[in-house]
Amino acid sequence: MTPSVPNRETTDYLESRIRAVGLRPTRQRLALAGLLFQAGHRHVTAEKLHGEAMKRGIRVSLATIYNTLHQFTAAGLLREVVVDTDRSYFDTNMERHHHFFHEDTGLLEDIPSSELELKNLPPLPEGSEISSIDVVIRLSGTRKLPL
Amino acid sequence: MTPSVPNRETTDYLESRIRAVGLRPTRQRLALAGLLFQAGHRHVTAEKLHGEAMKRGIRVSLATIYNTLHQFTAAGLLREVVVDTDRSYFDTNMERHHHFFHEDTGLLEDIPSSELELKNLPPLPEGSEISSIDVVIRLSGTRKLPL
DNA sequence: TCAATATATTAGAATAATTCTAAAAAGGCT
DNA sequence: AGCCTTTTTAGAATTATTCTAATATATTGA
Repeated sequence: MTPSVPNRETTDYLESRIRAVGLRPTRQRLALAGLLFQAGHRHVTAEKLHGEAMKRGIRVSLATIYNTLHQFTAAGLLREVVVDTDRSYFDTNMERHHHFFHEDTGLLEDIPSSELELKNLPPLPEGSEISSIDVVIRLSGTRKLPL
Repeated sequence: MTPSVPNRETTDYLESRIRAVGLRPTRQRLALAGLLFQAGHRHVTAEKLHGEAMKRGIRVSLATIYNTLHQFTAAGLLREVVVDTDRSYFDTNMERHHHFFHEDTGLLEDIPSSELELKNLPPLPEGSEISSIDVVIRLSGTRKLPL
């Protein structure tokens, strides 16, 4: 049946996810959701996502990339990870987890939550509550083989 | 003797710290070191430090603030803490420790290292080594009294 | 102490990521 | 279809930071 319609199911899935958070499934948002959510967990910057979209012939302005990343974040589809003062990173993995950050390449990588635990959390300052706990293990490259 | 020379000892201390890392103890660097290192541990942004300097009548350009913060960081007198994409924070506490970040006020606060521990660090990706481990507990304000 | 040399400071221009603006386009409802 | 709302967008604006190249200050050695 309708053998020439590609990825119907997938598109429906993206559309419903977008609708579910109260946003209109526009061409741009569907395309970006495709890039973000169809290939496992990802870490993107605005510029990189824009580049990818261009490469695939999706016409989206950079302003829309920023709008969409922020709307998705506000909607709980993405989370922002602060690791670099120059660039914002967005993570599609919403489970509780932490990150490796390769300082030389700018690559950001998930650490599965199970592997790392925090012990002995200190008492919080009066009148505040935890919004999130972010652990970043910064890595520097090392030559592969000893000199 | 020389009763009217104020803080001789302190100034000497700052001067020797600056010299010790191979920098010339200029008027600006001495003044900034004074603000940074004479009142316990601090967290500053370039803009805030510049504001403080102005308030005390120290004439320093913002460019010099940036130069100095980076030189002090490279020299191991300061450490940069990445908690905000919009602003760089510098911490005068060089011991191993982590941070509370008050998202509403932008206040950054040390967590003494002893209180918080990390268990079960994951294996590192091949060919990398740890440059630092940064833990940030982000806090949101709460009304002081329950409604 | 003073000149010669190296290093610092600075104003202002330049840069780069991000946000804003307001006008045109697309989505959704009846 | 037609109307109203939400989106997209180009380009201007903003903001933190860096760069530039000209001037000033620190250091060294005679």
